[in-house]
Amino acid sequence: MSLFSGSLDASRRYAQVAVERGIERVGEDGAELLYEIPAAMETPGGMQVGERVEVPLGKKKVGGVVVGVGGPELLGDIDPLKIRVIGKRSGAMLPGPLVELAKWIAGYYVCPLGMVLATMVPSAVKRDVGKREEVVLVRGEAALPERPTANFRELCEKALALPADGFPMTPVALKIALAESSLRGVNKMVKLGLLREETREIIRAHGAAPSEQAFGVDKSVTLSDEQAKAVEGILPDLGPIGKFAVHLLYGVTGSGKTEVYLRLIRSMLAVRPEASAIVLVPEIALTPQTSERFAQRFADLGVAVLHSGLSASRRHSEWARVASGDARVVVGARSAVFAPVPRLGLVVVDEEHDTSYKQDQLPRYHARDVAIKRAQIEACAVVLGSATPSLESWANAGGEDSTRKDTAGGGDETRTVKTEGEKQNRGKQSRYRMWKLTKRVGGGELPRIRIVDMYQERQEARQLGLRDPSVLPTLRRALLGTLQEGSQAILLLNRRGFATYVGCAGGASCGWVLGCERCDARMILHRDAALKSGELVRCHHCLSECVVPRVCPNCSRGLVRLGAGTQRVEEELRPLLDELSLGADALIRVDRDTMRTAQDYFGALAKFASGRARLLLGTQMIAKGLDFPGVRLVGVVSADTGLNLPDFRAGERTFQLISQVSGRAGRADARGVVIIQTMEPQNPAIVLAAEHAFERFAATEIAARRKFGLPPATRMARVVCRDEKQAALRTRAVALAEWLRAWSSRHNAGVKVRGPAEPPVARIADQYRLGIELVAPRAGLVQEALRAARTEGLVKSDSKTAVDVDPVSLM
DNA sequence: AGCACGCCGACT
DNA sequence: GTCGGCGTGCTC
Repeated sequence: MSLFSGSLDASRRYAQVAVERGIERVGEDGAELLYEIPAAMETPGGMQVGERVEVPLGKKKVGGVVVGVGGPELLGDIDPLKIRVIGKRSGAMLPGPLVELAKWIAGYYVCPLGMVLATMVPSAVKRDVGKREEVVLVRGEAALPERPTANFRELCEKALALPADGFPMTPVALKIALAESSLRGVNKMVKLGLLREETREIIRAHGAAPSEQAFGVDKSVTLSDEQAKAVEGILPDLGPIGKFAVHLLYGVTGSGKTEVYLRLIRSMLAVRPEASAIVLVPEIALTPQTSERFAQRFADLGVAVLHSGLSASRRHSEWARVASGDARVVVGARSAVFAPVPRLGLVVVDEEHDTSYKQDQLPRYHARDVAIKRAQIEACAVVLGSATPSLESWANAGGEDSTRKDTAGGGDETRTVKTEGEKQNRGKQSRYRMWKLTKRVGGGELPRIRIVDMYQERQEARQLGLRDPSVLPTLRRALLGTLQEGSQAILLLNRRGFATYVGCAGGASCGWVLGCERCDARMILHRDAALKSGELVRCHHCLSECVVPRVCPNCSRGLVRLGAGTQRVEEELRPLLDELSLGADALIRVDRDTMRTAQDYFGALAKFASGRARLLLGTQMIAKGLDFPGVRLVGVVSADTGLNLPDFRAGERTFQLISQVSGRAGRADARGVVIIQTMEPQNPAIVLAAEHAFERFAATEIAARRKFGLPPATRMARVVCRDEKQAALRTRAVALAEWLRAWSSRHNAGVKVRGPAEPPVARIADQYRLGIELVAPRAGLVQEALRAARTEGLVKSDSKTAVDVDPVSLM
């Protein structure tokens, strides 16, 4: 025992560290690894929760974040001899609320805390990219020399007159402040001790700087009545003392949601000078168009823009600016929800329905839901904005009730009573408050949307002698007209490549289809990647490629290429542009194949905005948040691409996509036209989108979801098991499903377990997959079941099992 | 996630 | 007889 007396010293301090590894012990406090804090690290202010440190783990040094500090009471039953000492501080520090948020995410999404914290700190920050030491000047103690020259005396007096809070400053900055042409005078002051040199750490950023604009002034845009009502309604939650509240800003495309965000942010920053705002936008919508609007408005308060095109050092410096409070407005995609602002005053989630807010890798968080939780932790307001809110948000905002009044029939009332004890302005109690913007600003009208039946039009096309076209006569005529009159058009086809189906011309009599060898999926033909010796096909799942055989390997007949993608449409439209004597530049194709980098994408949009390009053809990349006043026509080449996916949200997605792309038409003075080609002209998702009838769509869809026990009426989680051996996979998946079923009935928890069942793509890169779905009335039950299974060792967050709480895609 | 420990097939 | 396959379990 005496041997241990040193280790049991009551004065020793310990830190619980969540290491950046997939350590399994999930959830509960105290599950993290314990390390000793060396006395040297206790000196200035002590070790804080949220500090990132390097610790020894096995034979390696790993990063981790301190999630708890204390004395020997933390030891519990750990052998004190196993405790090792923290290596060093890494410099980065997460504010307390972010650590709390990380704990919630780890619990909610059933994943290790260390993983969550690891994703909160950008890798550029972890690696200290761009960190430099810089010489700066502070005021020295020495007095002026006995007999300075007149010039030097004047210079010294000027330097003394500079405001004290300007220091420390770099020699160059001082030179400029003193209006000197060289550093000579400054250096002399240093030499004489009037100024003293110090070094400080800075982050030198390379690569493009976020746009630095002149100081922005709020343009005196007059708000519409609806906008003003929303701003006034939300304002009381913004300060001077922040309050947790969720607001849903439901506004049709072009109704000026962004202006509402800008006003709210400005008001919050004015009454809470210590707080910052975070604006989340879908990654693809993070264009210069969006970011400059924020950068201009808030240039006086500092704007940080976080997007994927940033260099590592720039990312690091932006993070540091945000953490220091130098940038009080943060605009960014999904991960910006983790911006380390010192104090949060408002979060805006624009296009809150967008599926890119869901991370498809561990930790599988949804940035909108994380934003709401963060706002709750930091006691501030969230504004969710969309023209087509997710049905989850719509239900939480009581959207059903506002519609039910004018539709016959009722349905059972099963809505959850709100949890945050706060008076609502309407009869039914909702978790969120809703603000509607039903009119476009400037009195613009929503575009007229016409549905075209593809069966009918294909007949007509044949009579016109067009060979199996994708753009059918009505759309073709409209396109010609639009381009002839000098206007611009957007064509959407949410499918990449040239053809999605390469198979034997013999059809059913042979049945051969070109599929991927390593996946249960068809190969996609890409003509732009064609080889001299043949055509190239690519698997969109495992990215493998191969050459298309000349004839069917089965029966030697010819091959057919079906299922047109964007590339095929481009090829089809090129001759049309020639007819109109438009150059090759007139058409830009925007999809993942042509837009390799963010710069490509921004460049393409700039070219279209300038009017040099007349026709924008692309996948959903072109559907989001762009505003081009010259666009008169929007065409949807096939509205059916997402409609028949085996996903209960297929209709919702289709509705959103059509609404979104339609919103690109006629945003200025002239009314736009939208033409939608579909094989299912009666499908409610398409018909209601064409009528701009979101509320009716939501009402019918939610009723259907309730009937079938699907979200938002219930909560869902998915477990996907993977294995290269089919039999072993099935055994494991069946065992897990059975165990979960048994757990549910044992605990009478009402968790329904479905499966295991094969997902639409049952094998990817030689890994077979089986999915298990858990559905319950409340999210907590689903997580309890998953945590129990994890404790039992049936679920591990390794490459063989993926847990997805609130999945947005069932693929 | 790494990296060790540990129990079954083809080699010097 | 060993070298090495990757299944299982631990890391404070």
